[in-house]
Amino acid sequence: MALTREQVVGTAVGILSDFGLADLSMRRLARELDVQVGALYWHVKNKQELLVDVAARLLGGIDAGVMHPGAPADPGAARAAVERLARAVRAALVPVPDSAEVVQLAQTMQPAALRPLTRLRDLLEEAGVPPARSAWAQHLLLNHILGSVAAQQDRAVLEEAGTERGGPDLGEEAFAWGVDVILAGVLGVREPSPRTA
Amino acid sequence: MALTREQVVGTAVGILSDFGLADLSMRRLARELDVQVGALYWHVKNKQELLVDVAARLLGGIDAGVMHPGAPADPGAARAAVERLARAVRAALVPVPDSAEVVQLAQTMQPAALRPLTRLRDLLEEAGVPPARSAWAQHLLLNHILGSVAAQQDRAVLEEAGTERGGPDLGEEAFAWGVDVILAGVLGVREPSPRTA
DNA sequence: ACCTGAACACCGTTCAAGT
DNA sequence: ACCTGAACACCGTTCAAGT
Repeated sequence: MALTREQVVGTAVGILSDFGLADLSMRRLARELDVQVGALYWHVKNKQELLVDVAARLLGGIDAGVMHPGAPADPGAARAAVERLARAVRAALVPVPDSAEVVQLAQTMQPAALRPLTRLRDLLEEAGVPPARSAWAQHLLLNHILGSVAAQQDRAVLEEAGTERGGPDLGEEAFAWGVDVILAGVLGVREPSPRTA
Repeated sequence: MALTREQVVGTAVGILSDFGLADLSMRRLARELDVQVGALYWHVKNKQELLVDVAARLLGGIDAGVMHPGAPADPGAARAAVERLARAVRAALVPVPDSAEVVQLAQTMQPAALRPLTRLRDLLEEAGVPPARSAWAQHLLLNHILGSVAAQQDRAVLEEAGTERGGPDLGEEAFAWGVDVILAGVLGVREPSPRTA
């Protein structure tokens, strides 16, 4: 049977997950698929385009319940939804090495391809961010998410290599704190959200 | 005369500034210095170590007046100092392609080598961030700075390539807004700083 | 101490030619 | 339509050997 683009992307995600971006070469990918390198270029324009698809698939598994598009909710609920979605994005990326780098590349090359991230901007507007600022707020939040993911992964790699460089833990707790700080700065201090009150 | 490490780093900064990270290869660097590739490895352990030095030099030019270590100032002044230093870091990186990537690499590999960034953390503490949170706040701010630099550079590159993808401007204004949002979230809303009042 | 020459094991991309 | 074979122009790193 003929190779498909989905197969190519899927195998790329596999290599990335198991070995990291340094090992995700077109040649390695071809070897894994039992084809010659040139074959890949029939299914994909170049490596960058492939990585955009990889990023989209990494974020594609985010639960529909977390995205929950629908009737515009009240600001308090939207703010909670932003927090949930931010956590979901982080959770999807943390287990995949170098995923932050790949997502950043995709976000610059084809932002529309990453639905959960455009959804983040929509939710921010629903939560009360003026449209003129929502793209800025989205970037602020995304930089925090990706930076947090990268920091945690680098830390794990350095520890594995025996390079114990102390430093504070930058895990889930720091992440949640950062989201709170950003939303407090953007939306004002948190008020007890009147959940369906 | 024998090659020096300073020469190697200086030439690397030059290539990065003029052509970007993709063109900064050990072989290209050797060519520019009129030596064989192997010669570089007497002065530098490997490429990563070289890039740490490159990052340090990029930030090394930041004015001492902006860093201004000295007697612990009052919180309001320290907050203003954070804002100035953040702007100075951004200004140092913006003209150098891919500098955000290089600084991020250096920050993970050898954070102590980037003095302006450790100074940022100190200033945040002076401004009132509890020590237990200062490293988190430093990261939050740094992710914003680097993300902002990268976004602006990518935008310039895409425009140069004719890929007009609209999107909002993420320049100085968005940057300043982000710094304000973060500091507001971390320190509370800005109060009219009593400058030497 | 400092550098050359040469090798090792890789890259991404292209493209005529095959089926 | 889909893939092979082979080339082009590169990489980072190592290391015996030279001076």
